Formats: sequence, C-alpha cells, structure tokens
Amino acid sequence: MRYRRADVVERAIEVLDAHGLDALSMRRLATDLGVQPGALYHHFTNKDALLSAIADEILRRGSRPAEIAAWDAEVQLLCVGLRDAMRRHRDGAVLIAQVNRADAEALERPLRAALERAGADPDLARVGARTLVRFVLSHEDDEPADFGMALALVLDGLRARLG
Amino acid sequence: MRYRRADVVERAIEVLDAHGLDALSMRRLATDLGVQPGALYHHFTNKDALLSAIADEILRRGSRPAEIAAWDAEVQLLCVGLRDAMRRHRDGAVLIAQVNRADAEALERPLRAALERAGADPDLARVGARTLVRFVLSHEDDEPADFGMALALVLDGLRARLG
DNA sequence: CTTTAACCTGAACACCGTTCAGTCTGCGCG
DNA sequence: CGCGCAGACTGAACGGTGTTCAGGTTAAAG
Repeated sequence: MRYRRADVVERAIEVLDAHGLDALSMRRLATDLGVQPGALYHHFTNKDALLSAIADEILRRGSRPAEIAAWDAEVQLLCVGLRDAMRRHRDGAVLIAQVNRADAEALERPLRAALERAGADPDLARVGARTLVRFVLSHEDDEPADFGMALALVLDGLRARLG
Repeated sequence: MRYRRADVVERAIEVLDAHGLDALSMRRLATDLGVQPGALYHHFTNKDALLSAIADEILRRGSRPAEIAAWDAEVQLLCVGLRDAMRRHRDGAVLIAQVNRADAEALERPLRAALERAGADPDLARVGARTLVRFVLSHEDDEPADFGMALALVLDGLRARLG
C-alpha cells in the first residue's frame, strides 16, 4: 500500500482519537500504516509539520461559513465553533494550542476582523482577538456552562469598550 | 558531593534559566550535578515531580504578603505578581502551565478568595479565578502594555457583575 | 566504632525524532 | 507494449529520552 499526504493525516487523526497525543509518535503512526518510520519524512519535513497539518485538517472540518449578525453574536459563534472543532478530537486543544504557538495569526484573524468591524481600534482588536483565542484553547475540558459563563465575562469586557 | 532535594531543584532552575525547558532533561541535569541519571529518582519519583517542585519553588520565591485593598486592585496585584514570578525564569510560563494542568487549585485559590470577598457567588468566583489564571499563563510573551489592556478587559467583565 | 538511612553507581530497557543511500513501483508517454 | 521517471518506501543507523533496580558507598547519629 502506498500513501499520500492526506492519507497519512487522516490516519494520524485516527490514532489521535483512539490513543491520544502522547501515543502519536512517528514510529507508532508508521507502524499503524505498515510502513517504516523514515517513510513519513517523505510527506512531512518533521513531526511539527505533521502536527500542523493535523491541526489544519481538524480546523478545516470544523469551519463554517460566516454569518451576518451583531458583532457579539458573531464573536461568540466563532469562539464556540473553534471550541467545538477542538473538542471533536482527543487532545484537540493541546494539539492546536501547540501549533498556534508557532502561527497565532491564523486563528486570531477572523476574530480580529469581527472586532474591527464592530468599531474596535486596531490595538483593542488585536489584544481582544488574542485573548479570546487563548481563552478558548485553555478551556477545553470545562463544562459547557462554565465555558459560557467565562466567555460572557470576556464579552462583557469588550462590550464596555465598544458600546 | 551529595545532594538534597532542594539542591537538585536549585540546580535545575539554573539549567532552566541558562538553557531552557527543552534542555532540562534528567540526564542533562544529572550530568550537570556530576551524578548518574538514576540518582535523581532518589529525590523525585519521576520527572513530573521534579518539574512540579521547580514550579513550586519559582512561585514561592515570587509570592508576596497579601495587601488590604479594593478587590480589583487586589486581583490585579495577584495577576501581575504571578506574571512577574513566571517571567523571572526562562520558559517559566510553559513550565507552570504544565504543572498547573495537574493541580489547578493552587494558583486559583487566592484569586477565588479575593473574588468571593468582593461578593461574587461561588460559581462566578470559581470561573473568574480560573479564567484569570489561564489568562496570565498564556500571555507570558506579550508586551506589558498588551497584557495590561487584556487584563483590564477581563476585569471590566468582572466589574460588570460585581458592581 | 557500629549501625542505619540516605545517597549514588552502572547497566540496562524501551522508547523517541531524524537522516540517508539505495530500492521498489505505479503511471504517463512514445 | 516497453521505457523512464518521480514519488514512495526500506533498512539501518545516530544520538537522544525517561525510567528501573540490585548492589555499593558514605555521612551522620547512637
């Protein structure tokens, strides 16, 4: 059997869901594919690149078309969407947080755009978007009610600055 | 030379500051102490226990006596104190965040107490404290101005609920 | 001076990410 | 059909990692 990049990513996500991020080693994934470990380096320059591809795929599957709504409803929708995408996979938040550390821009962009459209100045939009992303990434394991309460807290803070 | 637990922790912090968390392996630390790797397991049951002891020491050094002040000033002081303690050491936030995942209670307690003293109900105090801790841990590398702005955002959200 | 507990050795086990020269194989082209 | 080629893979190694453990050493207390 010969694989392409996308096949490897898909199988990696299966290993992730079944055994967790700690178990997702290059060797384990290779064995799972019935292939030598070195073969994976034909598809990805290193493990970080593989994890990055997995994160992209997870987020791609979870992305929804933008909706026209009030800015706070839109921000809430983006945050909940991100949270849901993460939570569909074991250790999803840890994985995405790890990748996000290398490329924070990607996740923050839509939130920043929403805040700017709501009238936030660039600094507030940047800081607000970053705060929200990190907030969502760090609340993976919380009860939905707690997450909602915490999100409302941050949104109130933004509301006080946007009117 | 023979060492005690505290000696090992202190040397570990030196290695951390000089070479970063990635370089802080049991072997590296053992070599640095002029000792076999296995010797470290006489002082700590495993690496996590060592990292936990390091985090405790870093936080202990950074702790200050409680001050009597308005609740928001007190909360701000606690957050800034935590941030400062982390930032005194290379990769301090990553290390403490890692340990905090296993024992979140310790860092949240003082904040929760402050919020409860300010009149927050138990749920709000718990969620608020957790949000603040995670917020501080994830903003290690930010400019002080950005950190201040983001903290003000969360504090505003709390103010809107506490009056 | 002896006992005892703390500390450490030396070696091994089972993993990890990564590299690379060489080999195989499926597919399009002539 | 056969050829060539590029993408996919092998097999083996390199230098790391955390961890275990039976046995040896050493400092300090009685």
